[in-house]
Amino acid sequence: MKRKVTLKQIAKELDVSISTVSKALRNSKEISEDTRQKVQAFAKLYNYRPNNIALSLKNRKTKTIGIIIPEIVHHFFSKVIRGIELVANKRGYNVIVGLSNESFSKEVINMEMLANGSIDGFILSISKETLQQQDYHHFTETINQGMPIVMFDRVVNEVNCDKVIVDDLKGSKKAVNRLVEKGCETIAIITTKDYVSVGRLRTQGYIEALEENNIKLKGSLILKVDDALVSDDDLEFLEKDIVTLIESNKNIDGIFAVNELYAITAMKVARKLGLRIPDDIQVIGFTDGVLSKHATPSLTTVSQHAQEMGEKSAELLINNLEIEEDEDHYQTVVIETELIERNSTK
Amino acid sequence: MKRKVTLKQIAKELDVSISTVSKALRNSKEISEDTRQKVQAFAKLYNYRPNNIALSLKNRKTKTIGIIIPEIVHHFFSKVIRGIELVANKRGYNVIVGLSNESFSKEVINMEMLANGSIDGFILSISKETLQQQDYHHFTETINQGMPIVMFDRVVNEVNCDKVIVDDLKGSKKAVNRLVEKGCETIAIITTKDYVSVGRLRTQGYIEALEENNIKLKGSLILKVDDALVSDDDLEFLEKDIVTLIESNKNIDGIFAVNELYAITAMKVARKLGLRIPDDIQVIGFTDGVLSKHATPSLTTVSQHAQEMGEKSAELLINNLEIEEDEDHYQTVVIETELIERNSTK
DNA sequence: AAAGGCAACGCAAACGTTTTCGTGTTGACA
DNA sequence: TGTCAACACGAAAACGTTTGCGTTGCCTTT
Repeated sequence: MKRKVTLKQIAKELDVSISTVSKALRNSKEISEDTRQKVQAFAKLYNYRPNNIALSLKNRKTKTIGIIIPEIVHHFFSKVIRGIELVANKRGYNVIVGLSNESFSKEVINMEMLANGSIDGFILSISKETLQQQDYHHFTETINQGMPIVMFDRVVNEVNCDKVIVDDLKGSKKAVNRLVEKGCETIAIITTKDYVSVGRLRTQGYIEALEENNIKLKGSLILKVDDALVSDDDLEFLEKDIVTLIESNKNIDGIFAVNELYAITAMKVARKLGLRIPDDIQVIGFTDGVLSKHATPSLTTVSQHAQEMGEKSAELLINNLEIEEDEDHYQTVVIETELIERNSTK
Repeated sequence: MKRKVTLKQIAKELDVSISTVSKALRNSKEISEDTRQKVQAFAKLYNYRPNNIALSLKNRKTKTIGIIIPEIVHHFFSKVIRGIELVANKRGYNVIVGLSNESFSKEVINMEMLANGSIDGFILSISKETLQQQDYHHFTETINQGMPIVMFDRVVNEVNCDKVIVDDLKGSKKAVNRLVEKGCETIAIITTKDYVSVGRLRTQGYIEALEENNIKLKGSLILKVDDALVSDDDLEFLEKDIVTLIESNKNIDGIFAVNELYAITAMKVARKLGLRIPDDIQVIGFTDGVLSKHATPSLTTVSQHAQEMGEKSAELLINNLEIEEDEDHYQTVVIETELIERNSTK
């Protein structure tokens, strides 16, 4: 087992000083052609690579980005990570990920773990618990210490930083409008409680779209799911709620769901109730997932371009890191949504 | 903006030496009660946190695990990451992820980027291209330099290290046996080319299960998909192949697919050809994904316990890192599969 | 009063780099 | 022969820690 070789060892072996070795390897013209060649040959032979940690300490930057997300087993988030990793790697950065698991304390702990020198900046999406508690001190403190943050998707006005969001309002208006175009007259929405900003915005888009189409809003058509009760493994409550929704509004002919799982579940429930899709009820979801693509019928959906969000977030952060003259002039980038039509609409 | 405070600054402020500060903070009994309190109070006030990079350099360990996987937008891999992150965090480690994107060179580059001091050890799953080229020098060299590796799922005999695998052979035998029990007599398999070890093993399990049930093996029932041609977005080739498979073997009444996507696609194609599931054809897949759970009909599947694989991998690696006396005695942990019955079988 | 002991603290090395600033040697030139 | 520049290299500081050991000053002991 040959351990990693250091400058010191090379220096000792070649009987020169450490600084000579360092300079020789970096092609400094202070060093004679002779010794340079000798050092480089030796370094190559022993496969010398500078120690990243030492470099980080010296340069006071790690070339590493910290990602904090609520959940990784999730298509949207993993696609965002892919996007981040793509441009990060291209620009010489690594990514280190922490999962908050939708918990406030885990979010705080994870950030503290990374904020002490391990990374140069954060890209994150806020956990639900944090959104509920509205406690954002860990974000502001981090920023105050000079560590930049880029928030994506789940953002919050109280924190002043770069943000990358989806145009949730416009996206859901697009979806509802399409349902109207396709002939729907009684359109329900399955959404989340309002503290999740994206849920609130999508609901608002639904409402505005109805108004613009002169369709009267009806409270019983709005199903706000308590997602504390709904996990990937336990859809019972969700299904019951949807059954109630459909049965108490027999004339529903369109459903807009703020995420993939709700949409798929709605289709499943509808079918169980003897309704055909898209003939009796048309359904549109909101998200990027695989479920939509491979469901039967495949689901018409509002794509969020998750990977692009990741890419953009990484670009924002790295630009911020590498260009000094920013003077906390933060921007919010809006990623346009795209309506992908499949077979759950006519 | 108040930058992070260092020992040196505290020392200067309190007019003591750096070492006194350090010792005071670590409750050394060399330091008087008085100064200790003073220092600790000051440190608390300024929210002092030791710099991780400096600690890493000093201790020659980073408390960070490097993960290299072929793809992150994939339920299996993201679940493994979740498992890794869970135990890593519990034991005070961070995880840094690199994506090989199934490419040999990206795998090598990513590993080199991390191997120079950034991490203490690797947990990885080999890219397809690497498996094809059978070039494993980057693994062996890394291990030779004293950096431990744990491989999971896609492993290789040529490299001597800890491994965590699924019992692919047994798992697929379970699946095929179940199909036989449920009355299937003509069972097809949809699998991958043999260089993917898990594909090969699952195919072998299929073959052995048929033998044990005295069912004659028929070459035309084995569909080896060239997954270079199949992406999540382009299932055309796959569908055509499956159409051919079913049409040239009209009596097929059971299909075993080595992954979720193949299984779902098989169901879709079968339905298009007018076959009912599970009445005419029963289908079992292999994997952990969401597709199986939410498909219609939901898919009976061999669960790999991906998260458990991640947890086990992390435990192996960290144990290896923290217990010195290992003496390259590597182990291979086999995670048992579990057959989850849903509605694609009778 | 001298010796010893202990409490409380500082020095310096070490981890592996990069880089600034010497310093010694050579050769050229007046 | 003396001066000076160019050349080639080394010493040391710095990044932020931890820690073994040396160094004070004071108190106890005989």
